[in-house]
Order: sequence, then C-alpha cells, then structure tokens
Amino acid sequence: MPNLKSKITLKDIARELEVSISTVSKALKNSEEISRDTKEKIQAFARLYNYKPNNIAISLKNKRTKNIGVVIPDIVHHFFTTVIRGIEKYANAKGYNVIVCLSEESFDKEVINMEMLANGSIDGFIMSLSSETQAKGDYNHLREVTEQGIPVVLFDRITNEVECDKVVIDDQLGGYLATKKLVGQGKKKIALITTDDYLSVSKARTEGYKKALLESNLPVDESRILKLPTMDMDENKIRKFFNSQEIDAVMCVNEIFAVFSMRVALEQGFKIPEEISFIGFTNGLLSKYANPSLTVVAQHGERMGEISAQMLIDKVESENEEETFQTKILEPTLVVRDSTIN
Amino acid sequence: MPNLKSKITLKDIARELEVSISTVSKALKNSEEISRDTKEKIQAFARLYNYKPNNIAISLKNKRTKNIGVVIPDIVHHFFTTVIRGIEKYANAKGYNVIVCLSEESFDKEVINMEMLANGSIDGFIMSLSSETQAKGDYNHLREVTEQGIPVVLFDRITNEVECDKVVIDDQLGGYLATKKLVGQGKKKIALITTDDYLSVSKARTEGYKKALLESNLPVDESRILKLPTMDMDENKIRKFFNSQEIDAVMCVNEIFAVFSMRVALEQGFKIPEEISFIGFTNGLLSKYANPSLTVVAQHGERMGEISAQMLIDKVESENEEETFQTKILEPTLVVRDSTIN
DNA sequence: GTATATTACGAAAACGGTTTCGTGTTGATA
DNA sequence: TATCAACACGAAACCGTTTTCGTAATATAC
Repeated sequence: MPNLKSKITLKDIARELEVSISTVSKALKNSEEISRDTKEKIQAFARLYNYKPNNIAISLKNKRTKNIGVVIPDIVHHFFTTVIRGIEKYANAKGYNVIVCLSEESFDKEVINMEMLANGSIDGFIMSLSSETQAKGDYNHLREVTEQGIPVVLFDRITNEVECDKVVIDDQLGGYLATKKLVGQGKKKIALITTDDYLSVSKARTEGYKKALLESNLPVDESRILKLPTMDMDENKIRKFFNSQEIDAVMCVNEIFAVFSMRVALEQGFKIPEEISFIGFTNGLLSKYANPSLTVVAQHGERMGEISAQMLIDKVESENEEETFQTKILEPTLVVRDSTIN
Repeated sequence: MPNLKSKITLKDIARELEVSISTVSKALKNSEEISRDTKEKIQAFARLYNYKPNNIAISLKNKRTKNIGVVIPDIVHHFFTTVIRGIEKYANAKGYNVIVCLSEESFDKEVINMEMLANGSIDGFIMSLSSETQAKGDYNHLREVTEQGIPVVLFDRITNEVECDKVVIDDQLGGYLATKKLVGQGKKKIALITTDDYLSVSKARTEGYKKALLESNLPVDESRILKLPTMDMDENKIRKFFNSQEIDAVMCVNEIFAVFSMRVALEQGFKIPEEISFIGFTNGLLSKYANPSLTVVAQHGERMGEISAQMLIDKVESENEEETFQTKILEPTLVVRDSTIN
C-alpha cells in the first residue's frame, strides 16, 4: 500500500482544536447545540483539511451502507447493461452505489455472490436469475436473504416461489404482439426460435406466440419451433430448419438468434422481409445496425432498471414493518425496422 | 424496512454460551489459544445459527473494504462490458467486490463518483477517462485520490499527467496493423473514420494509420479522414464522404462507425469487400453478427480487465511503500472476417 | 440572593468485529 | 513445596462515526 497521507478524522480535528470529538461531529452537522464561534472554527478547519467522513464508520453506525447489490447472469448482453444503466442512474441520484456481481448463468456463483454481499455490504438486492437457477428451481438463497430482512427486487428472470418485489415486461404480450404483427402482414407459417423452456422469459414469449396463432386460426406446429442453446448456435441446425419447413416468418426470443438466423436465411437466398420476415427481442445495437435492421420487441431495460432501483430504495428507506410486495409489469413495444414488411 | 430476523453477532454467541466476545472471535478463527472443547462448542453454535461476520465491521477494523471502484464512461459499449467482466472475474477470485460507477462521458459525474467512493468505500480505483475529462485535461480529482494513497489503475483512455499504473492496448499499432492489412490487399485509397482528436485512443489509432500509409508510400490525404460525433452519426455525411472520394477501403476507430458506414456503402451499391473493404475496432457482437461480418482490431477487453484488477490488487495488498508505477501495453490482434478480402 | 432555564460542551456507549496483553489455573520441574 | 511455563480465557483498546445524557457556566426570573 502506497504512502498514505491518510484522511483526517474527527479525532484529528478534535485534538488539533482542543475540543471533544462530539463537539466536532455536531459542529460539522451544524447542530444548534454548538456556538457560532466554535462551529465556524471547526468548519473552517475541516474545509481546510478537506475532511470527509468515513463511509464505513457511518455504515457501521447506521446499519445502512447506501450500496445496492446487483446480481445478473451476464453483463455482455445489451439488455442487462441497459438495466444496469437505469439502476445506476436512479441509485446515484439517491446517493447509492451499485455493486455489480455476475453469476455467469451459474447457480453456485449466484449463491456465492449473494452470500458475499449479504453480510453487511449492501442494503438490498436487485437481481435477475441465472438460467441454471431457473432450471434447478432452487431459490433457498433468495429466501435466506429475504428472511434476514434484506429487501430483494427481482427483474426479468423471476420466479413465483419467492415473495418479493418484481419487475418484468409482459413477455407473453411481447410474443403475442410480435406474432400478431407477422400475421397482420399475411404470414401464415410463422416459426419460433427459442431457448430451452426453463428460462421464464422464453416460456412466456412462446405462450404469447401460440396464443396469437390460435387466435388467428393458424395451427401451432411444434416442428416449427426450434430450440437453440444460448451459446454456440449451430448454423447447420438453422439451415436445416429453414430448409425442411416452409417458413415465411420467424420470431426469435432474442436479438442474437434473430440476427444470426437472418444471415443464414440470406445465405440461403431468401429475401428479407418479402419471403421471410424476422422479429427479435431486445432493442439493442445489434438490431439497430443489423443488415437488414431488425424489427424487435423492445424491453425497455433502462426503465426497468430505474423502476427496480426505485422499488428497492423505497423499501430500504421505508419505516413500516408490513411486508407488501408488488409486481410491476411493463408493456413491451414493437420497434419496426426493415426485417418486416413496411 | 422489513422485519429483520437480523443476523447473529459475536456478542450474541458470547452471551448465549457464557464466554467472552474475544473467546468467540478466536474460536471461530480456530486460534490455538482456545481449547478444543470450547472451540467445537462455539463453532457448532455458530454453524447452527449461521453466523457470518459483518463485513462492514471488519472493513472498519482492517481499513480494507475488499471493494474495487470501477469508473467508466459508458456501460453499453461492448468493450467496456468485457473489461468489467475481466475485472469481476479476477477480483471475485480474490474475494473483492466491484462497485461500478458510470461517468456517462461527463467530467462532473466522474468527479462526484470518485469522491463518493474515495471516502472509505473502496480500496482502489480502476478507471477509464470520460471524453469530457480528456477534452478538458483536468486531472486533479485523480491526483487528489492518489495523494491520499488510494491506488489507481487507468485503462484504455489514459493520461500521462497522472502517475499511476496503466493498461492500454497499443492503439497506434492497432491502427497500423489494420491499415497495413488493407494496403496488403492492394488498397490504395484508404479512408479513416474517427472521432475528435481529444480521445487518446482515436488519436493513437490515427497515428498508426498515417504511419502505415507513409511507410507504404501512400499519401496521407486529410480529406480522406472523416470525423464523426460519437452519438447520432449523420448518414448523409458518410454518403457524401463516400461519393466525393474514390475510396477503396475504410478503417474506423470503432465497431459502430464501421457497421454503420458499411450499410451506407452497401446502399450506395458498393461491393464489400471487393470494391471497398472495412476494418473496425473492438471485437464485439456487432462485428461478429454484422452482414458482412466485420474484420476488426481486437482490443482484448477481458484480458485488459483482468490485468487491471491484478495490478490494482497487487498494489492494494503490497506492503512496501515505494511507489513504482508501470504501464502495461497489450498487443492488439486482427480478427479477419468478411469485410476484408479473404 | 436563590431557584430555574438556557447555553455549550464533554463523556461515554454503541455499531461489530480484531488483537494485544494480562491473569487465574493447571501441571511439570527441581 | 516453591517456581515456572503452558494453557485457556477475559478485559479493554481500537477502527471512525453518531447520539444520548450529564453538567459546568452563564443567564433569567422571582
């Protein structure tokens, strides 16, 4: 550790000015208890030596850290970064810092991260479940935390098995809107590219997709549903999927699937959007700069982050004991670009 | 605040087991001073009631928070997210948490964030300067922090005016390599799309570009250099730029410029890469999924993050007083894709 | 002149740990 | 049996604040 011309403390000021620590503390808070003269002297001295109270000591005393723990599966996905930005924005305005932990889609990491933070480092959690956690269905780490009285806000990838505040977009509606949009353009053979079912969001989007088809009197054909792993998508699988089916539109549960499969379609000679249309989820850079640009269901990540932070901080700062939890559902919106007609 | 079945403390254990706090503390650390019997009793009790030491108290005592402050201009850019991931990975393995603050390219926010964290919340900073800070050239907030003995590691967007550890890629070499690659493909009229000069990285990349041209006996034509604002790129400007010049290759200082201008070129009927080649910086999702996929200079963000974290933690945990700073320069590498010939 | 209020400050506990040092008890040694 | 080391534990200081409560000194009231 380098040479610390370390920070000045209350004690230092007290010693230097020959008053007590309590007097210094009160003077710096402009307490009525202290005389004008003394206050001015102390404040001037503090300013001169650039006194700043030690956050850790204050945290210990108040049992409030003014830190928020954010645990998310991945940070490289555009959606999550926008959520973080939203959280940061609101939290910062309220004087809170954001501690970011990545579960990397691993259950164990999620647990470890939470334990690490739950021992006094943070006032509350904002989190989105890892896929492994959702697959496993084990939420004891969340319950332990909430039972300790640490507020938790779950966003996007949530579970009903934990009682806490939640923020989601209506993913089913998102899937529904997207599919309806395709139907409205005269598409009849609408495929779905999704992940495994255990991801709550994919499941809901799939439901919306099916609902829209049924409502439009179109058959739900399971062979038109392709499940892909999140990492390392297999180009051939998609190629075969496109070949074996007569497909005139595809809804994908994320940006990457959409952009990736669009390229495969282009390579196979399909015209987008005339012969085959595409809609994805997440209004990120990829969609915007893809070629053709991608029509998507926007998830409003930043708004989601702000709301999550607001719900959490409200709870953290609220006095009342009664536990009432709410689930906020945001409406997804369609951002129409060139991968769909007009 | 919800009902806290709040955490058990040393004091609680001591009271319950009728021993002193010191004994409990030592027993839980498996100290030789305490008898087997007592240790077992205490440890069993602690396990039963799931005792976890309070991080804040430990921080106050040790004057070590095990938190790292990361201040970056933006989190939605792929490069920065990969750096964060690298930092997180290394820091977590070492038992550190990562507090992320966004300056949003604003000098003031950068200063506020640093002040907020510098009062005991963190053991050190890892940061990349906001564009406003670089434009302004005011680094007093950094100096104040280092003078307090708080270690700082600057990465990517750095300055020579502050003495601290630094991690960068050789941006000049990156620009050089990219340009040479284009030259090697027989391109003679190589354009550059960049930002304003105050961004240290853009400047260096431009230098590399010029160096490569000169070395190849190609003229450096300033009219072939287009400066674009980071946000809201103007399509028409690019179109005019392409029209007014006879350009057979473009190097862009980031992914977005590259992908965006590629689309403009395609719309104008250019064939990529035969008639006009493109190279960008940052090996992100955009480059990978662009159409055509984009050849880029990879910045190895994750590695950069790991190294930054390592340098910082080394300094934080080092005992010796002598201040020696190093600058680590990573080599950029070319990732060749379809926007350049073969 | 005495009783009471007010002013201005300090002592000390508290937050939850760690760590140094002191000490009563035991057992071994001479 | 006196001496001493080893053992096992507790008291207390400390980290840097906040806050309650007590109290001397002064001012006010009667």
